[in-house]
Amino acid sequence: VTPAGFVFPDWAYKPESSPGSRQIQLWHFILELLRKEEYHDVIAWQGDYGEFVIKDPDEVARLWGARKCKPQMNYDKLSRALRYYYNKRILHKTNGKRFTYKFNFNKLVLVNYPFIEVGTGRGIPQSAPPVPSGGTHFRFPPSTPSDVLSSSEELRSPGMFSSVARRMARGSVSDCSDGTSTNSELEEAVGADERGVGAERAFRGLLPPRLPHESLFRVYGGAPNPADPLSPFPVSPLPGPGGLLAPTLSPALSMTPTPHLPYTPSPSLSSPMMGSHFSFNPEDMKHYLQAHTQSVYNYHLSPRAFLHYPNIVIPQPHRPTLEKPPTHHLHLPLSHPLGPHPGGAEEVQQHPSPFKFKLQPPPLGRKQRDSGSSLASASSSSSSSSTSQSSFSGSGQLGGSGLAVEPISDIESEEEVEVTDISEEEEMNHIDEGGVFNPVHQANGTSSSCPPAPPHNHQDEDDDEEVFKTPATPPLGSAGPPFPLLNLQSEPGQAAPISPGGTRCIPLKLRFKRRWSEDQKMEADGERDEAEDKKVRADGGLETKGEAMEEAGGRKRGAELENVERKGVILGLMLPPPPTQRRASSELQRATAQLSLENTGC
DNA sequence: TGCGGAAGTA
DNA sequence: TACTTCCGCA
Repeated sequence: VTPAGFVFPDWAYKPESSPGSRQIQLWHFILELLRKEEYHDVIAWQGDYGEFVIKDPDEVARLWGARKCKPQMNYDKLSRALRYYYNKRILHKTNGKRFTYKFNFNKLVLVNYPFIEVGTGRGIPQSAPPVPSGGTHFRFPPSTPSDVLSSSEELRSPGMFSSVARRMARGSVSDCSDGTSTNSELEEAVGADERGVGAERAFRGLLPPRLPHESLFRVYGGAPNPADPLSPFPVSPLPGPGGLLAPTLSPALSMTPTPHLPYTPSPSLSSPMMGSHFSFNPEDMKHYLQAHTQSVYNYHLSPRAFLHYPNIVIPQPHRPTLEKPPTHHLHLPLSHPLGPHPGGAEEVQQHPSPFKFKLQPPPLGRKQRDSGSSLASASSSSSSSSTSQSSFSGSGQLGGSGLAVEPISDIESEEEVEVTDISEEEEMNHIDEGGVFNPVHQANGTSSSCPPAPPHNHQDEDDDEEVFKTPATPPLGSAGPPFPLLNLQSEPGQAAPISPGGTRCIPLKLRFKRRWSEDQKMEADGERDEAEDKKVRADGGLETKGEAMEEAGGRKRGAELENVERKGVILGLMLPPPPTQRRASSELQRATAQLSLENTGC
């Protein structure tokens, strides 16, 4: 449970899901097969980003059965398991295409496959899933906008691909003692010691032995260059400085290929993490961390995914957040010792949350849909076939309750997901209605702190919902490294856990004051950004979202970083995303004034 | 070929 | 929880 009391889906945490684990989950397994050339004839990426076709259902079933020691496995059963993922939004069926499914990458946890390679379409290595051809249109199911695949060892570092692949390979192999194992070759490649590694371990395993976290970070440093086969951000339709967002976020941004963008995925690699150039600079690291953090939250990644880095502020709603740096407040004092923050645990305990966050409610069942649930299906569901792929644009209405939305979003067509802005109020309502409440808010009493999410257009409401509901802080999973983010949750009103500099308990007054001044400064800086944002928004929601993000990332990076650096964690927590920036600012001021009177110290 | 309910399993 | 197994239905 996160400090805020939120809980991430189990599947996001389970170490057993790690490659090579006997407990591997089906989707992990599928990914493993997909990445292996040797299974190209059995299963392969095809079509849109994340879409894959099972060319030999029986074989896939057999492999799966072998892996799980279920000799009786067959495609019928396997497909049932896959269908089971529909509800979890991990997968969805590609309508009209036999044996074709599509990953909702954003839902997947990259933790165990931190470097999964997200490539691009046809003709590319199996390890590389088709990438959106460049459209910013998000086509993934509404529920998973940011589809980042978690499996990603390769994603992050193509250079490590081979070793990773080998590692991963073992995961594909069956460990059955009964000799059902089908891929001995894979097994050989795998070392017994490697089995059952946790996310952390997976990370490390993927990296050169001695590389510190920085090694991961630098991957993000480079600007993605679509033209460059080695581009770290092959998936990104909009090449640019925004490379930082790549690994985790890129998928989210540009999940779906769109015709209008001439972007050509790089065939061979695609590891977002593999930048055309690396940089270890703090900024990049920060960005990386930020992106990472965000992705963890946004995509419901396992907390383990968080790097052991203190003071990372988790941006609340991902997309918007990214766009607006100031909001993200990634505070990463480099000098800070890596590792969990002592205060983190405390925080967690301090905010036991009553809510438990789970994946969104499953999409409406066939029956429900058939019966013609008035809600979403009103428009076009009938025409579509059974799966969620049916094209809907019914995003128009966000159901009153967060839960209610689910079905709708589910129906939304990937192709034409209309983005609906979710206002803060709405979000809040969702949360409230959903029974989710951010303790922080409550505790604070200050509306300005930790705004749920900036309004942002999102294709998938589901995800958004999740994101919104998702608390800022990840749970301190047993498996996970301590959450650097924990302190993020600290509210201004309460004892400040830990400040960025490692300072504990800065007087509220002081903090606010500091923040205020910074805020104002930021506003000045942000002026330009805002203008840009507006422009971007005006251009058209989703369409430009990816672009906006990247652009923002690139152009604003400097300013952002500045702001980020200037801002303490606390500030980061409190500041809302840009659109709301001003508002937040004023609120802050108000709050500050109020608090200054009320609080005399910590 | 695909869906999804239901019960069962570990 | 994450399937596995079975099955009726479309």
